[in-house]
Amino acid sequence: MHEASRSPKPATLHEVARAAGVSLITASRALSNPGVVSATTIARVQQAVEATGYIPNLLAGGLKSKRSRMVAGIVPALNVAQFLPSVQTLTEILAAEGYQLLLGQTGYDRAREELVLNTMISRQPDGIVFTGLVQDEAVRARLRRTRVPVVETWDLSDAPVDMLVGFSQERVGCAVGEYFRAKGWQHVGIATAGDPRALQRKAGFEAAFGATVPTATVPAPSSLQRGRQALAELLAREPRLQAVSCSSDQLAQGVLVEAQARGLRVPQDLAVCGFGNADFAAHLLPTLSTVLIDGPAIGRMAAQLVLARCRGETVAQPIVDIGFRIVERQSTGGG
Amino acid sequence: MHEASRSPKPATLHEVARAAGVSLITASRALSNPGVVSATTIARVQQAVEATGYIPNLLAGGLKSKRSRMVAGIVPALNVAQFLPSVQTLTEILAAEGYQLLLGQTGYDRAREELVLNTMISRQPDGIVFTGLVQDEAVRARLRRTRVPVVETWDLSDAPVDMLVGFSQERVGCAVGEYFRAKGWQHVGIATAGDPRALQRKAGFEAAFGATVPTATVPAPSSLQRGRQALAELLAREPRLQAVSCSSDQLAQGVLVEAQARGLRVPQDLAVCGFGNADFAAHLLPTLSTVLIDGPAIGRMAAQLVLARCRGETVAQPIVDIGFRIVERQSTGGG
DNA sequence: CTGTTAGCGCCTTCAT
DNA sequence: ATGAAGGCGCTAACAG
Repeated sequence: MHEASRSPKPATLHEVARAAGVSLITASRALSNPGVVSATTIARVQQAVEATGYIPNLLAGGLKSKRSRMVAGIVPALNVAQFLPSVQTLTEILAAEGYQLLLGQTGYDRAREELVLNTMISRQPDGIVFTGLVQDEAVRARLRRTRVPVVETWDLSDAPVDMLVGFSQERVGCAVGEYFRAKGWQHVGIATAGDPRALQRKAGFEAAFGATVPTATVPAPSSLQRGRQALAELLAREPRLQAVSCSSDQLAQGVLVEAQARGLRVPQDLAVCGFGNADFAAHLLPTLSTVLIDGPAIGRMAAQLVLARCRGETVAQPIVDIGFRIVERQSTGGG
Repeated sequence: MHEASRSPKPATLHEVARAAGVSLITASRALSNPGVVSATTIARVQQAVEATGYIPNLLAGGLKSKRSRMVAGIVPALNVAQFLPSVQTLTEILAAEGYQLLLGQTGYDRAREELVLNTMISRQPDGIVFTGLVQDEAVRARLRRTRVPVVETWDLSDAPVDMLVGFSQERVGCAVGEYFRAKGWQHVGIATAGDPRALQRKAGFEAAFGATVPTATVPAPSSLQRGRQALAELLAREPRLQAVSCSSDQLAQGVLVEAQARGLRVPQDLAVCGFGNADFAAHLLPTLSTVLIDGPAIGRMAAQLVLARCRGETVAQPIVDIGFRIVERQSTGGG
């Protein structure tokens, strides 16, 4: 018998306080700051909460306290598999601390970036986690003025809006380019999505490899199908193709499938490297070499940075480079 | 020169009104209900908005108007690829109407279900979209009492909490079971995740197939790796295995890979059917037969139902069966 | 078309 | 340890 009647109006703290025979503010404190209230009062208030079926209105609380306990999370799109582990971990950690994630999708559209951020800001989030760097300088300026903790992710920069958790896209590209060069492959190609980060990796690759290389650029989101198309395109341009670097494991998987369809053996006839270390990469046939990015770590760090700021702490290391690692598997001749 | 100074305090409507030389409420109306304000006033207010860098505080507005313009979206976990297209579409459509999605993850944990819903409700969402059916009866009762529009998805039920967009899991299972039976396969197996919906499909399959069948149950989230394990397990139990029905395309892909690893030809030696029609299904080698579920349609319908209710409309059809379709491809001997 | 008056539900500040 | 005011920023409801 601890549920409220089917009252049309949900109970407010006022009702709880009356039911408990205390003042409104005491009821408030019993729930949100129990340390300063006597044990018996707390018990009475909690009983009243049960009796009335009270659920606090965090909107109202946030209005006065200036803490909405919401964090805006902005992704290009939810169907970019790459980012899901970090968003998932971010959401989980925030939830454990009583924060909820407000989701925004920019769709890789720079104009929408501003729109989405403005609507987010109007919801008074206690923090904003952005996937990628905020591109538009006016938006960056505006964000800085709001004084809301901002974490940009999945990239590196000298001058983030505020905080940053990521890795150097260019260095990833360089590492893969050097790896390809060390393997002695002459005729290599790149299969890439057209987003800014992927293009930075391409630039890094070419710098390290020492030459511009044939590139098939596919529209986002990258997928197995796009990977098949990309390999077809690359082979048409360079029949002697020995190795392909892909901007995602999904794309790489498509390259593997297309290679198989054409009777090309991987890695003997064609080597393939992906990016992201998706869950399937280690279990394909052949297993897929790739660049490991610790997505959950990005989400975790981003959550910690935001939460620290929410607690009023100053963050000693606002720029976190989580690094990366090439994982050599069968598709490039590894174990 | 339309940005505010680096004032520490963000501008409020009050400042805008003063700058525009109108009353607070007129400024409010100029922004949120321009129809009832003169054109010149609107122009003056908009200038003032630019000049002050004003961003509305939707929390405050929502407190009074009882409309938070947020919708809670609850998923088991973000890494369940299956649900992403619907969540993505839901988010997009809501955003286009000025609504934001508040994300919650239950982690397939029934206890968390209640916790997540309560924290969501305390944020006063204008609607709640739940992936799956709400399991806990007490939670269902509480949800009904809140009078918030609720849409359950990805399943069918006679007595939803409120509204419903989905399809019959059991009928999907039946359809696949009949399909397998019609193919004349004797020795079949099921590779499935352990979630309630997948298990309903298994039950439907066995009912239509006319027998209980060897089943490998893997922990969620289902993945390629789990699919490989599942096939290994099924083959160990039933070496004569002719066909496998999988609870997701990810799992099915793992079965394909494991079959290839064992030198089994698909579909000649082993037929495989997935579920979900993931983007890669049509492009694998062999192409993967599967059950098509229109995920974006679920998201779209759910958004429309919620939005209709938010506008105060009564929904004529609160239960929407979006159906499904078996897509026959090479992995079961199709074209 | 515009303005005045009251709060929404809660929390901060100051008293007791 | 508890309580009484006051107000967060905005918008319904009623005036004018």
